[in-house]
Amino acid sequence: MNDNQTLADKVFAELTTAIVRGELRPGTKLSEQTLVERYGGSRAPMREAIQKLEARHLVVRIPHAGARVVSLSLAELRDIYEVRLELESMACRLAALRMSDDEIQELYGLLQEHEASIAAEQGQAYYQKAGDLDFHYRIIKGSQNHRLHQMLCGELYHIVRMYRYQTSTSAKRPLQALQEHQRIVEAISARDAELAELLMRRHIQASLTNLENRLAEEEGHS
Amino acid sequence: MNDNQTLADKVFAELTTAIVRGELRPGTKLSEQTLVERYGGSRAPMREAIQKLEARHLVVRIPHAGARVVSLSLAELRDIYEVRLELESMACRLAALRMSDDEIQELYGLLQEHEASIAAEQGQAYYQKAGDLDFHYRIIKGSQNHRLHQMLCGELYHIVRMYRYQTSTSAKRPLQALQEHQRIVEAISARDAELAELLMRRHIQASLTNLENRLAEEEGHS
DNA sequence: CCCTCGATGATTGTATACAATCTTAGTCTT
DNA sequence: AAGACTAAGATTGTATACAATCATCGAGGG
Repeated sequence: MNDNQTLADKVFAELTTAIVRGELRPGTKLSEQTLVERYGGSRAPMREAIQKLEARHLVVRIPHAGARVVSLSLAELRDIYEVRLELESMACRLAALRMSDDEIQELYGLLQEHEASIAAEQGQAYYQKAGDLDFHYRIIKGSQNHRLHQMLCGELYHIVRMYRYQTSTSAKRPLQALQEHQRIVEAISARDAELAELLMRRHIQASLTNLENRLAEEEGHS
Repeated sequence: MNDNQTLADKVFAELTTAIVRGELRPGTKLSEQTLVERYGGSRAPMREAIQKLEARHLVVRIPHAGARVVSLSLAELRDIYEVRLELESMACRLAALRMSDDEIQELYGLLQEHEASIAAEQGQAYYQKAGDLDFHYRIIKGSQNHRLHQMLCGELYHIVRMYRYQTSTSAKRPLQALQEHQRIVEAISARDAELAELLMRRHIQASLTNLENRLAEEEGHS
């Protein structure tokens, strides 16, 4: 099981999760020698892993000076959230047009699971994590636009996870999110593309406005 | 002048232009050995250049099997155009909100140049190329969203150029494009973000519908 | 005749060695 | 004391050598 993928790929995967989980803090230097000592092998695969990380914007590489874990300013983060908002709203619109009826039924099933886990009051933490991600992921996939899927899940996803600001950790947020999800699925089911896009846009907007408030606050302080 | 950037970067730049210009046809195999013979140096920098190309989706790399110049199906191309349509419309909306008055004045200046070159009937070919690109580039930059700029100009731009289908090479197309550009700048100048977005969307839509027609036609034939 | 299998050659993945560049610490000058 | 220069160390970029994997082609069997 360790043979099909190359060493560079494995190190890349390890580093990716480490960075996204926050185990490697933004700004941490990743010298090739250090990686050799940590993961074994020689410099060549480590170098390749670093380059893969750079391709996904998880590290910043400066010629002759090495690579560091990406450290985003609030302004850069706002840029990313803006793009994500637009692309995911777009995905939702396309999903309303292109998802198969079966896929829509699966979405309903997912919502019922979430509803049950919230009612049992055991899934609040869960719902804000894996459950929410699963919902968004299925809609993105439902857009049937592979490049869009790639951009959202491959390029933006990691960064968004890395710098996840809880918009409001109030206890009733999971319920509200669920209701928003339900309306989105209803719009998709009705093949109402524009409504689906609008609802998704509103659903995500909270994170962006939160970020913009922090940004304004920061600029006020300086 | 050849020292500041690494050999890998130089080879990457060479290959990029070669691919975008069509000198390297889609599907062409890029073996590391071949690149060594063509550009000199050793395999390590060639390998790195190939990886950079992969990061921009200009080549596809299969483990243990090498890299080939990306070859897109019409469906994949449609996906890309869809995303580009959405992102560039978004950029235009943001530009209407964020461009400085000076930048808007420069846009007007650009339009006047274009108008003059079209009136002189010497710039038709030019206008469909550099002039058009310059206009779009300035608006993207005007969005003041660096990541958006990166995605449009860094990731999608090359592909779009590579597979550029002329939507209609009729003689009066340049004039129509100019008029559409003028309306877009007017909307931006009036800070009417939604109108600016709509106009840009329509302006680009032609390419996408053209592509969708070809796609439908192709599916009909099979 | 077609398919499967295996060996050879070519290509990629990895390891190691060397060269070029940057960083850091220390010294000297102003 | 502050700043600039220099030299040593460390790190990255490049070159070369070896190992692992894949593709091609031919032989053998069904």
